[in-house]
Amino acid sequence: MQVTERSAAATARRAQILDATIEVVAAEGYSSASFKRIAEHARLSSTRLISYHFAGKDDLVAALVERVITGIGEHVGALVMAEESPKGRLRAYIEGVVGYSDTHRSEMSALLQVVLSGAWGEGKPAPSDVSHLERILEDGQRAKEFRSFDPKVMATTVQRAVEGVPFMLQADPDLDCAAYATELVELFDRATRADA
Amino acid sequence: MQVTERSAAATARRAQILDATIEVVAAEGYSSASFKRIAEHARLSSTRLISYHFAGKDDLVAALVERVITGIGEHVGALVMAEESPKGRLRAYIEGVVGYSDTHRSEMSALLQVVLSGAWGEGKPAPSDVSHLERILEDGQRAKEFRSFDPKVMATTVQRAVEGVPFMLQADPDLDCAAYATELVELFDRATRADA
Amino acid sequence: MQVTERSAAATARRAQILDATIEVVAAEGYSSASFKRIAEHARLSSTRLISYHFAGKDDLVAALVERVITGIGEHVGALVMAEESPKGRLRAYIEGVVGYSDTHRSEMSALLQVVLSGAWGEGKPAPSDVSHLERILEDGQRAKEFRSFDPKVMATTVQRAVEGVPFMLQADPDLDCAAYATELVELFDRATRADA
Amino acid sequence: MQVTERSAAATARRAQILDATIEVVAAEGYSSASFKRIAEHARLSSTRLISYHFAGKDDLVAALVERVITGIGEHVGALVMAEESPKGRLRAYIEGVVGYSDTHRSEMSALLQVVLSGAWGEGKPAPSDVSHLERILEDGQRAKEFRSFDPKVMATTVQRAVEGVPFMLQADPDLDCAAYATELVELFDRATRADA
DNA sequence: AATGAATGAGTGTTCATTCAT
DNA sequence: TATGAATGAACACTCATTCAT
Repeated sequence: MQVTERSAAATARRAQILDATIEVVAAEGYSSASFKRIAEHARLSSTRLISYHFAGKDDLVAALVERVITGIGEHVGALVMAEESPKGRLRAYIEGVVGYSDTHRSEMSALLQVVLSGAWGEGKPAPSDVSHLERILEDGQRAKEFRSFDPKVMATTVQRAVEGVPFMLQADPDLDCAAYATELVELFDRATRADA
Repeated sequence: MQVTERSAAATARRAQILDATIEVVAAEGYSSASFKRIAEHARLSSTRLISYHFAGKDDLVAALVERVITGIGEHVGALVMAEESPKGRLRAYIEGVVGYSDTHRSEMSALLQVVLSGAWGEGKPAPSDVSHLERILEDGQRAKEFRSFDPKVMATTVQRAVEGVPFMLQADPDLDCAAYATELVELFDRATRADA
Repeated sequence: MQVTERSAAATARRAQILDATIEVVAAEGYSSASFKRIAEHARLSSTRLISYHFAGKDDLVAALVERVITGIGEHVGALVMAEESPKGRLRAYIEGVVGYSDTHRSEMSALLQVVLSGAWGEGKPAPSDVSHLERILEDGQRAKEFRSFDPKVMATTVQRAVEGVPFMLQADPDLDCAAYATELVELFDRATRADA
Repeated sequence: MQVTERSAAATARRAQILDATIEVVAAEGYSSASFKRIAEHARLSSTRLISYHFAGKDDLVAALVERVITGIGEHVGALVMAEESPKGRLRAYIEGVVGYSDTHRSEMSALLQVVLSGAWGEGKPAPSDVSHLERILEDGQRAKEFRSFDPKVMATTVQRAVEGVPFMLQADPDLDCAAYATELVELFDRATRADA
């Protein structure tokens, strides 16, 4: 019981620190996200507490990445799986990522900052994995729903398109994400559909 | 003549330092690109020489950005202007940026690292300006060559697609850029063309 | 208790650093008082410890000034308040400052060095405030004990006279401060007394 | 002839640099008066020119001190010599220094900053020499014009009183120096005069 | 007389981390 | 679980000065 209680307290602390990290990274960039800034933001008395709960900065960003990836994975995965046709799944993927970027702005912004900063460089499982997208596209090509194209190129282009939304939101917080998603869906529908 | 000669020496040194900066940033990321690393890479005896030729780190990265932007601007601008139709110009733009990314890998990689690191954050003229692309797209819409779509969304998607190439090259240095460009041209041709 | 104890350790370290700072500034001047010199003098392993206990150099000199000002203020204030007549208070003030300069040579010397170096330039409450002296003089004039003169000029002159003692002590460590004070008291008694 | 011409040009340059040094030191303090700031103020292309005309920083401040001391010495010396009585000479001295401080504000301010900063510390002939004042006071005592007091203390007090004027002027540029001098003359007349 | 290029030592400060409690 | 104290390495940058021309 006591062990469980401690674990709960520790989990809460970790979550608190992770929240602060996400907000600081999203707002000020990864390079500015020092332990000091994070501790200030989380109203901790010292940075020592972060070092205590996380093995190091690598561990902290790993936890951040894992949390965001899990969140978006569950959200988008459910939407995609609800569709049966490749075209529908592609649409669901685009709408899913854009929608998640809209409703979880700090998380998505932080994730991208971390990945692009190179802090997620080596050894770690790439979160910019587009293999799932490639699979959808290849399924569509096999079903003659999609035209012939390089699935890798198309997947990368789709991925970069949806990953651009957090940056757009940073520049214009009032951006209409639903309309943005609709435009992208139409764009990639035309880009992928088989000729008549 | 004497003035030119003196200036030439300084210009050469600046270029040497700038070369080293580009290579270090491209290879190790912006955050690792300390004066010390740059000096080592440029085989300078001390970091002091960098401070002598550049007013500060801001000045150094500004020079880096200016140089790369100028280079790609001239290259792509010439290609685009050689085309007359919006479709041709869009193709030229994509091929131009992808081609430049292929032949000037370090430069492009360094530019993106700097911009994404936030070191090019405020006040500076945004190098991620897509207004020129928007203009091409709007011209095509007026000429009924392109279908109706949001030019801003399309321009951003094109820009992010071509800007992805340096990252692809980092992951796979043997990537066939010409084929990549051809795929993108076809992709965005289908995405933009007017219905028959 | 625990809080006090922890605070006590930090307080002791701060005091140790402050002592070293005072001695270094007094002996070698403010411009020579780098963290390195202070750390050496305090027998600290690195300058990092100073940065740990003080927010910055500004904070360090602020602490120094506050400590010396407080010390002399308490000493002189008590002496002055023990006197009732303006003449007595003026005498107490002169004797007080000169005496404190004699018994706290490093402190006074350091204070003057800091103030004169301009490190205590802007925004900070001026330690060269002579308003308390002016009040004593004006009281004396109202009581007809003192002749008519510009209190500001007289106060400034008294203040500069007593503030000269640390410099005299630096030039001649064996200076008889008691005799010096007696001379100054007689000097300013004659300068201020009302005509018979 | 050519040598003379060169010498003239060099002398002019030295004077120009010295002017700039005085202004920078007076306005921003000695510690801020780096070669860089001086070169900027004198509109020189590089600090190298200063190093060329002066053997080093010591040489530069030595030239500064010499110039100001000479100026004030000539001014005050003439006024003092024009008086015959010790009382008159003391008055002339006070009025002379205060007046010179009023009409040569930057020079006096710079001189004091340099001396007080400790840059004039060792080996150099002390410009804070009060022996000439002591001589005047001793003459007055011998002539029974002045009462009995320690000439050294009185001289130091007079000297510090008049040296305070540049600081007063910095705090209040509209200070009435003539009135200030009159106050000081009366003050020290009463402080020194023999009893009736 | 004057200059651009280059230098080595030094500045205060920030960083993530470890130790002892 | 948590904390105050302490650490060594690195950071960009400034200083007065010297070299070769």
